Amino acid sequence: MSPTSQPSGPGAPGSPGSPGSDSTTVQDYVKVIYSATEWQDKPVTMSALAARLQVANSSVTEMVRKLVGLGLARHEPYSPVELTPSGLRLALSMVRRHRLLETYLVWELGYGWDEVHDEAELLEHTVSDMLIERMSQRLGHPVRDPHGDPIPAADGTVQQPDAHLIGLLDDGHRGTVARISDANPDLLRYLDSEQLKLDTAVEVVGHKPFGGALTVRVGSDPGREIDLGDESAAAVWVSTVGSHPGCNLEQ
Amino acid sequence: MSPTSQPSGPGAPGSPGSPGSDSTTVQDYVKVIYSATEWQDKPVTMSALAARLQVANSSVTEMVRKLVGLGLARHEPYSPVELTPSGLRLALSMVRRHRLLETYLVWELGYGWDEVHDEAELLEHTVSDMLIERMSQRLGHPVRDPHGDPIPAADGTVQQPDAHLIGLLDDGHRGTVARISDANPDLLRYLDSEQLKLDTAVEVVGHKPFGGALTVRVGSDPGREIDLGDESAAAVWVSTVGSHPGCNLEQ
DNA sequence: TTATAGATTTAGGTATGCCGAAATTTCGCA
DNA sequence: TGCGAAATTTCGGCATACCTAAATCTATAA
Repeated sequence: MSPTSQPSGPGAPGSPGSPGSDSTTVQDYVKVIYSATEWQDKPVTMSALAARLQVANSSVTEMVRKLVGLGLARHEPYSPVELTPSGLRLALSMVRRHRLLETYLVWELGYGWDEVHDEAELLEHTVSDMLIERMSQRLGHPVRDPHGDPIPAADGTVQQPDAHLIGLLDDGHRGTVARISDANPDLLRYLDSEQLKLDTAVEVVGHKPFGGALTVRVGSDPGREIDLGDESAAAVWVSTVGSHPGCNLEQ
Repeated sequence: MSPTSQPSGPGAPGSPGSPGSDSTTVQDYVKVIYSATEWQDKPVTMSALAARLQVANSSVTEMVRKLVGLGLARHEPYSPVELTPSGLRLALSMVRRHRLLETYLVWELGYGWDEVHDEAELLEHTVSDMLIERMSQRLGHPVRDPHGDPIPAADGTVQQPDAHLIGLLDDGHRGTVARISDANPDLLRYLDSEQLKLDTAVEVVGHKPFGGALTVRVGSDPGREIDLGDESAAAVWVSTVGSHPGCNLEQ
């Protein structure tokens, strides 16, 4: 019933971080700028954005100019991009939507953790605040999604993990799985088949340097060992303290 | 992550009626063409389409030309529009999505029947076939939505009501409520407050002609009577035989 | 210190869908 | 039968967001 591209209106500069009047594209750019700095805080370059968004560099230049105009980002020519507080609010709202959708699809509709990303990617732009809040309520207001990523609260608060998360590749020798990047569905399916889930105990038992595979013991059973390539290992983060709250179903 | 306006691709002429590669706009036009003939089969005029879609007549001319190009509609200049079988499949698929979403929101997330229309209107373009089928399964494959409208099956079959539906205004003196247009949320809220639901027995007990209100007894209690204006009465359809299957929750 | 590779921006162009205004066609009614 | 109002189409334009190619800036390495 409505034009494909919602005219984003005057931008509602003081709005409380709800996606309201911003176009799908603006939402995507802001979310990607946020995501790029979520697990590492080097500011995002234009070409990194272009790569993540699968568009040409020149498109990024244009859209970032627009974000600046909307008060969502800061950008000096030939420099990286940063979000303004207002942009951060919008980004967190989009991340909340995405992760809550993923969680809902897994817990309420039987999706696998490898299947939810694309669906959430589309729905996050469409779903109303009301629907998001009802889903959150139905789930008991979970604080992490099926991949272990934190779900920002409606007010923009992010509950950070209780312990340091360490990439398996970096320095993580043992611990419980606290986060797995959802970027690679194949990896998620493989880990599923090996019964490696969130909160599973893991220990690195072998490591061939220079791009070789990592051998990881899964659980406490000495027999259950799997090999992970470099990229796969980098996608798995462990916590060295206890496990995390998980999906709270008390409600 | 994706452009706001999905390039609709070559149109996939032989595709099985799933919205797949059609733009949101194409989906909307086709759905509206279908809806306009669902309860009355005069073919749709261009200006009627424009009014329903809230766009200028010239926009309709353009888009209908495109629909014809995609093989979804037939149109002779200065004549009404009709769907091709392929267009009908797409329309039924969109209607299925819309009504299943409405039903899901009401039954699984506690929405009121006056709140679901707009949400479904947005989501119907975004939700995947898989999600639709999981929702249908979760609901036990319902055949009518919260307003009594039939939900087309995945194969395009529409289960028509068992009995003649008659608009209260037209000739319906008594019967059970079988369908209420979802076009007016205020009316839905009012009917809710008067405990007029689907399958409620009603009887017309008074009628002031020439645009006057209709007095309707609700249920079998002689005391419960409400007045409905012309437009409201036209939105209520009754069945003179038994009630309909309802939302089947056996699964 | 400067040359040059790489990153970034500018410039010009495409596709979708929308609009208003003007031209055209249809159709009812005198 | 013919006139005029209403419906429809055509035409020129706008906004979003994308692209390629060319120009420009930055930073590294000789």
